[in-house]
Amino acid sequence: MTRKDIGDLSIPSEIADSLCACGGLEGLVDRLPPEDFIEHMREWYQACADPARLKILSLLMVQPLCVCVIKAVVKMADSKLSYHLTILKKAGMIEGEQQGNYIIYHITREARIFFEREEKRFAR
Amino acid sequence: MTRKDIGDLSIPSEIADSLCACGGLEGLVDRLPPEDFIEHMREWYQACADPARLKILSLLMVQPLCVCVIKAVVKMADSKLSYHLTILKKAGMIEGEQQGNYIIYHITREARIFFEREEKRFAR
DNA sequence: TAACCATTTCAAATAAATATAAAATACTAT
DNA sequence: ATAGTATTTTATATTTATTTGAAATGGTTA
Repeated sequence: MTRKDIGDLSIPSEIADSLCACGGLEGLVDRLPPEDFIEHMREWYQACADPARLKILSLLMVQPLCVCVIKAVVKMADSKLSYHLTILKKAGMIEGEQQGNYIIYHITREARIFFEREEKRFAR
Repeated sequence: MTRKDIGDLSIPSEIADSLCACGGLEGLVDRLPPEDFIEHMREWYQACADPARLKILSLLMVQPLCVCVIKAVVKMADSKLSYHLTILKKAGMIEGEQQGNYIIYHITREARIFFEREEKRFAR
C-alpha cells in the first residue's frame, strides 16, 4: 500500500513526501495569499474577463480616447459602454479626465505594463 | 470651437489629430484583436477571476497535489472543488493525471510563467 | 436662462456563473 | 463479483454580472 497519513487524510506517498518537505498541510495553508491580496487579484482579472472590456483596453493601448470615439469603434449603447468603463476604472486599469464636454480615458501605467506582456503572450 | 469631424462624429481636436495619425477610426478598428484571440484571453482571465481558483492555483504553484489534499486546504465540498478544477483545466491552467485512486493535478508551464510574474506584480 | 451634447446613473429584466446535494464513474483491494 | 475510496457529473437552486431604456448630471453655447 503506497500512501501515508497526515492527520486523518490518506494521500499518495509521492505527494506526502514532498508535502512534508514543505511543511505539510499547514505549510500549504501558510502559503495561501491573504484574503485582501486574493480579492485584489480577483477584481483585476474579473475586469479583464469580458470581450467588450478587452476591446476597450486594446483601443486605449493605442492612445487616449473620448467615450464617443470608443463608442464609434465598439458600437454599443452609451449606458452599456459606461458600465464597462466604470468597471475598468474601479479595477485601476483606466482613468478619465473631463475636457469640456468630453471625458478622455487613458490606460493606467499598471495596466499598460500588464497588457504589453499579455499581448505578446497571447499572440501565439 | 475646438473639434474636428470624422464621418458624422464630432471629437476633440487633440484626439482627432492623433487619431488621424494612426489611421482614423478605421485604423483603430483594424487594431482590434480578432474574436477568437479575444475569446481566448477572456477565458483565461475568467478562470483567474475567482477566489477559490486563485487559491487552488497558488497551492499548485508549490507542488502537484491530489484533489483530496487541495480539498483539505481550501475546505470545500468535493463537487464544488471539482467544478473549479474543471474550469482551470479547460482554460489550460492545470492538468491532472490519474494515479491509482487519486488524480494528481499540476499547474501547466504556461500558467506557471504567468503566475510567477503576477505574484510579483501583486506583491506590492 | 434655455437648449444642447456627452456621459453617467438608476431600476428592472436577462443572462451567466457558482453552489449544493444526489447519483454516477473510476479505480483498488478483498 | 463486492465493497470501498476518490473524484466527477448532473440537475436544480442561488447568486452575481450584464444588458436595457429612461431619467439625471455636468459642461457648453446661444
